[in-house]
Amino acid sequence: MRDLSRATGMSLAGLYYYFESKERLLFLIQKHTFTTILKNLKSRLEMVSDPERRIRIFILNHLQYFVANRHGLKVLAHEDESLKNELGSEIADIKREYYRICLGLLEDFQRVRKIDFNSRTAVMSLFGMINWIYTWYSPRVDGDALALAEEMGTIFLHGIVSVNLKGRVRTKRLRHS
Amino acid sequence: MRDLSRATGMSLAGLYYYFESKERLLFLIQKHTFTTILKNLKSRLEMVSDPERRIRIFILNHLQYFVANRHGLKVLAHEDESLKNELGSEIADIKREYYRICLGLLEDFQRVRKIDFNSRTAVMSLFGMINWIYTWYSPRVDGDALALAEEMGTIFLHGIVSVNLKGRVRTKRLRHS
DNA sequence: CTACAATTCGAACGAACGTTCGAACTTATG
DNA sequence: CATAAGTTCGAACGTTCGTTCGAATTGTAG
Repeated sequence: MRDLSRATGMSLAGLYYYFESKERLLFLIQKHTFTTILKNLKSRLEMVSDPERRIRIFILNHLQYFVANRHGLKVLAHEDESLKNELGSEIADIKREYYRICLGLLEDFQRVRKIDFNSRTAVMSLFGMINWIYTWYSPRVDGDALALAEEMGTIFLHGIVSVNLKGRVRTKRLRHS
Repeated sequence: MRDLSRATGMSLAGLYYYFESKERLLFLIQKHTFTTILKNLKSRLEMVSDPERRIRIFILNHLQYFVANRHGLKVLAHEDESLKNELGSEIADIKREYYRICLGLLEDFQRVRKIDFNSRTAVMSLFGMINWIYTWYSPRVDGDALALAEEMGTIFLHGIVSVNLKGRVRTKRLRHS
């Protein structure tokens, strides 16, 4: 709270005039963030019906928000489970809806392509891929969200075996010793 | 430190007889953890030369340690970047070696299969998949590390499209509303 | 202008934290 | 047995943290 006070220029007591507690402030930030991501996603999904493209839209939507707000999301990730009781369960509800949507996208894909896989593991693997970027993403080296979304989308859908991005591939100079 | 004192039954001051500071204790825990994972990995890789199987061994080794020590690793993930200066950079060195090994495995695979992809993105995506389990893994619903490693290995190598685990697949009953 | 509400803040409170210190207790050595 | 070294702990220290309170300032309405 003292850091926030310094950063905003408002006194510590002033902050408490607007937010009744640190916990409630965190709640409002989390709710706003996850609601926004969810709203953007729903709006984009309305326009596309092909199952593969819908999965790619999910990934792109997620990565764009994460890349654009990566410093904030690093903090949110760190405070992920710190909300308790009603506040915490309201956030959990929003996340659950997000999870369900992703699960639905994968199961639609599964049905159309007539393939079989553990959908829970698949959703969680995908979440891992796209959430983890808060630990490593650097705009300089990793390109924009669109490029990343294409790479990750292809890895997730077809694996590294068949990855072949139309010319845009940058092979890194690193070689293991 | 007071929590540790309560959990171990040793007094707060007693802990400081063995560990000079909280930061140094965290350092020792991190160093022991990452060194162990790295040592196990190297030992297992010595026995296998096929690039695909080596990647699968990497995944299995990582998941087995994470599943066996998931409560501890949740804490480690939370304190991931809290070590500063020399202590922090010594840990960073170990992690970098781990990263390089994984990168090498992927590039060997790439060379043998004559395929092309952004290896940094691939490594980070894989790390995301296998590190993220500390947020969701439950032994009851998700099976053991071996089953998970096979699922994730296949997703990473071939994508969800061609996932087809020999009979062991459990399709979940969830359907999105 | 007056009067009242809305806003801002310095200063403090109590709790929690990392750490230290000296005294007490235990163990090993001769 | 005495002595010293190794081990344990209660109690306190200084600091940081979340929060509150009353006073001061600003904005608004009649």
